[in-house]
Amino acid sequence: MGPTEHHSEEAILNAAQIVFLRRGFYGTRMQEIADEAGINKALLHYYFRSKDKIFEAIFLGSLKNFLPQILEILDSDEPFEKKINTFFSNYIGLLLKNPHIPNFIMHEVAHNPERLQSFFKKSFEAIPKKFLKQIKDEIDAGRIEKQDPRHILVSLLSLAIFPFAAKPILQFGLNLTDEEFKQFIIERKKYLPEFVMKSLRKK
Amino acid sequence: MGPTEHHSEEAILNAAQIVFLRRGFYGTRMQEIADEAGINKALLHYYFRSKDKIFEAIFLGSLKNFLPQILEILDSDEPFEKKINTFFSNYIGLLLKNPHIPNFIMHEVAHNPERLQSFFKKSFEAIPKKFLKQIKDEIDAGRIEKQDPRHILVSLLSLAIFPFAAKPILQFGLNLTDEEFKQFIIERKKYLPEFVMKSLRKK
DNA sequence: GTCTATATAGGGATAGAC
DNA sequence: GTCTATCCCTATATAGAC
Repeated sequence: MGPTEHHSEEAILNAAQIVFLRRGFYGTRMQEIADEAGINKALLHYYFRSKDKIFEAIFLGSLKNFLPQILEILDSDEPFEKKINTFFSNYIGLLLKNPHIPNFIMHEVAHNPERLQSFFKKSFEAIPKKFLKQIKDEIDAGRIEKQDPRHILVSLLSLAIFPFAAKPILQFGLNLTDEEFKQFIIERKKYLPEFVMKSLRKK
Repeated sequence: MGPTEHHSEEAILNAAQIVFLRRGFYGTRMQEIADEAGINKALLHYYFRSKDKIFEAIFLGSLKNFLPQILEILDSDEPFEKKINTFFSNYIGLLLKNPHIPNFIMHEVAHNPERLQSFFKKSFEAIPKKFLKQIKDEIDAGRIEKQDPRHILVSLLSLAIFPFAAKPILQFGLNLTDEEFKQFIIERKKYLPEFVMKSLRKK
């Protein structure tokens, strides 16, 4: 077993990641994956049995890279305000490196909810329980305003993720080049923690 | 409605709207549109020349229903705080009636940006200039904290739209039934204006 | 206008040589 | 393991009867 044997399989996965994120499941052609990987179409079927199998690998990989990372940050032992900072900083940083992931996941999940369920069932705990508990504790301690902790959670996710999903529309609406949009997002990474904390803090 | 009437064109458009939003462009089969409309597949080509033509009609219709409505609310003459209220109330209300629109638009725009451009070019002004100016005035008057108005705009959109796009994931993560999720969104309609205003107001 | 039947192409998958 | 050639089904689109 030489290292060359794994080269193709890896090339296929890399290529598939690019093409599936660019075109979605139904928009993807096996030929395009093969071209992107620099190999033959038949080889795709040699390594993976079907288009569906390749997609499964990419989709689960994407979920595994993104959902648990949120949970990890949110369920860490950091103090609340520090954690809000870490969340935006790390998560937006991660998204900057993988800007197409949100649309990809949301679209495929909307069109095929079963995939999500099987992932959740075996892979990991979906609810950031410690974080929701932490918010409750902050409220009880009188440090933040009384409110449903779930709304805070959803707001954090919305503020961080939406701009990536809506990028083309926002970019057009705000009349920004690619580089300017990236700068806008980087500014946002610094802007959001204070935006959120200012709302939550009890006066 | 019977296929003998000449509601056919309308029936096709209604059916296409449902199917394209459910499956996306590539996931949609002409047969499924025909079934949904209760007519024959060949009739689709009689009224519209191709799948692409039907899609174009649906996609432009969706854009026309949703983007200008945001702009209208934001560029109205309402005072700032009242407007924030109106925005969440009206727009989330609109989305509750059309929950699949955000994902549909964002996905198709990401995969085919040219469609968006031609729409913007001829149809309407994309930037809510009056709203951005209004924020600037509020800042100058010392009523809200100094900040980039564009971040406020993007935050409003994020908070209102994201939960619809991410619905299946949030629903699973928060362990909510369809009805409970809907209630959660309705609560959010009341929750968000104060969440935002509390952050913006100058202390 | 609406149908049935059919042409045509495209794309996922397999066979078999090397 | 990797290629070329090919199978075969599916989906868009058209032809033609009524």
